[in-house]
Amino acid sequence: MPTLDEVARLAGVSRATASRAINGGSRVSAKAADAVAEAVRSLGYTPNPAARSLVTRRTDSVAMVIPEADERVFADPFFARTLHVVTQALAQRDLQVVLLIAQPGQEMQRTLRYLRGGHVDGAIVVSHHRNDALADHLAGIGLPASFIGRPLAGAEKVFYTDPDNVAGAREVTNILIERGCRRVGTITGPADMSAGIDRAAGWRAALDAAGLATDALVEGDFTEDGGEAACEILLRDHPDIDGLMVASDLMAAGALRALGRAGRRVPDDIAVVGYDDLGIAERTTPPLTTVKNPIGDMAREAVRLLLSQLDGTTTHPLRVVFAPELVRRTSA
Amino acid sequence: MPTLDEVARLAGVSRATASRAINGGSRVSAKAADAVAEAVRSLGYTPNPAARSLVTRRTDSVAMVIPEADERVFADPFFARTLHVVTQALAQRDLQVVLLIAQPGQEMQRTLRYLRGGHVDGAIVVSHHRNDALADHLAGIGLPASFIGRPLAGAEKVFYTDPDNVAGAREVTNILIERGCRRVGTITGPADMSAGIDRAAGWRAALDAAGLATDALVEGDFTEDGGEAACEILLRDHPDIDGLMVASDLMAAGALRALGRAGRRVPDDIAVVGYDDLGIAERTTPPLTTVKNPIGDMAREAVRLLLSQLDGTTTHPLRVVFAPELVRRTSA
DNA sequence: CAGTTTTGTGGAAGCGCTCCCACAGACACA
DNA sequence: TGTGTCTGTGGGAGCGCTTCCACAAAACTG
Repeated sequence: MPTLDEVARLAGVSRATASRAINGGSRVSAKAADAVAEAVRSLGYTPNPAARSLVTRRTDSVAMVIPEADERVFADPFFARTLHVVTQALAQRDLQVVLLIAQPGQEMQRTLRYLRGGHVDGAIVVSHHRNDALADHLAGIGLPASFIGRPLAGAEKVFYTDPDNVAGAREVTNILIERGCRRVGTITGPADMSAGIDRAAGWRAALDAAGLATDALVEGDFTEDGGEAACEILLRDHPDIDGLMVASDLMAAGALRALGRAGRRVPDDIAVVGYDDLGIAERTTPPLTTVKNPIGDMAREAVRLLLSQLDGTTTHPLRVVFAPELVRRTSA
Repeated sequence: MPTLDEVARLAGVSRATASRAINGGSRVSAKAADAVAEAVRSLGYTPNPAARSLVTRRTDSVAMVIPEADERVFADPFFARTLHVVTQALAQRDLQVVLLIAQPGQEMQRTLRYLRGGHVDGAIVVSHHRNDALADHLAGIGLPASFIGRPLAGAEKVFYTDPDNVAGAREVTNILIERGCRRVGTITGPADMSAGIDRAAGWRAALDAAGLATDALVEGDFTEDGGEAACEILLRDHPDIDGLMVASDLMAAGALRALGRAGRRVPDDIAVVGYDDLGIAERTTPPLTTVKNPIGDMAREAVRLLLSQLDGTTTHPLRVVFAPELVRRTSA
């Protein structure tokens, strides 16, 4: 492996000049810059990242932390989209993404050790739960971090972006109410995630405002099978429901299966709305009326928030909340 | 951030002794080891990975390279399982996995630069295509690498594990022949991947041996939608087929949808077999007769092959081929 | 044209760590 | 008592890079 020294020697300049030429090139004559570039090419030189980060105290890489079981990570399009956008946005600054998938427990300990160890310059956290306490941990470590989705614990200490889940759920539930549903159930997300709690709160707010009952609630887990199972429980305990607000499209797809098996026609017997609009909602039968979860925008914004920390521009925790947008299809 | 120097000072030993105590601890007295451990604890010391790898010339991390579009990576359970097993196996040696998802083009250039740059000690490559030429590139770089699935180009230069796809496809096609199918079609994988080519070869071998025609072939892309589309073409061009060998269960699931829409009963009108058995095969209607793709074993073996390179145990490229195993369900 | 600023350059320090090597002391054996 | 082995220790070099600083030369000032 060629070193900077060899490049400098071949180019006929000092190591300092070669280094300057390679990084940005300010305060370097055109002649020297050319000579260095030529030497780099002919030697096939690549800077040693360890040596570089030893002195710069940067690693030029950022962790994307997903505290979930890998089955779920790979089954939910949410993560694919988010990872894609984050990777793209960071690539523009030549930052490499290191994906850390770790469910609570021993793996999480490894992950925290990794984050504390200085392997990365910062972290983007997504799909966090109350118990993982990642906001507290990261704030404790002092690692620049940016959360996608409001953390339930320690939110005041960290930067985050969040969709206005309460408003979104309220509005989409109102669609059900306006079309005449009088017995509206919900399948919520996990109660240890802000998206789960907030969407349930929005559903409740809409029903309260309309003077309707809010007892037909079953907790789901943001998986398709979980949605199906929750729907069965709902049908058993509340056979009279004529409207259903499901906290994610993936769960709604499962719920539609259960409704189909139970012989309920959608939307005639029961109107259904979902949440997310990440592609699945278009492909279910019938296609889902849902709320757009602007994860592309959120991911981009989360990257921006992280970069502002890395650049030292912003020091005080910022939050950015995105307004919901309804998408009407035929399920309600 | 505390340094080794501070740890050593607090423990009352030299930096050399502290370093020895932290790494393994051979040739260190129990007293010194305890003092260092206590100092590490009280200071919350973590070794600086950059400084360490500058001298050890190791990074203790390994790349998992997936040259695919991220949609496909996240839609196919194959990757989730593989990543899971690889991560677990490497964690036992305290090696961190860095996931690199890069489709051909500019992203791939970035990825190769990253691999060349010495960021990782080795690479596990999965789902490679002929055109990405990863085997040649990695052999050229001289980076220890281990492929899951035989590379189409440069296979002689690298370590790899491979299922015996030809044998597997032949045997599962024989199931169709034995149950009386006389017009057997196939939906293949991509023609630029060994799994695509070999499974088609096995299908052809079985039909040739039985003296049956081998013209009902349509190329698929290992996605569910691709399988559905391919099946429609097959039904249009060869409406008389009574048997279908699909090169992956995911594509077979798509094919079943198309068959259902065309009013063909499975297995009565047309018997169908798949490939992989990664969970999907159990959940289709009807459940698929398929071939088990031992990706857990393959991934573990690939890690072993990689570690043998990192340890310097083996220098000459090795290959490990896994025998197929039929799984009979009701689709054929 | 002397004085000032700007530009380009190289010497050298130092980032935090591992590991080679020399060495002191403990112990064993003849 | 001398010789040899083994154990534990610390000094110090050096991994490859960036960056501070001093300095010379060139380019501007009035």
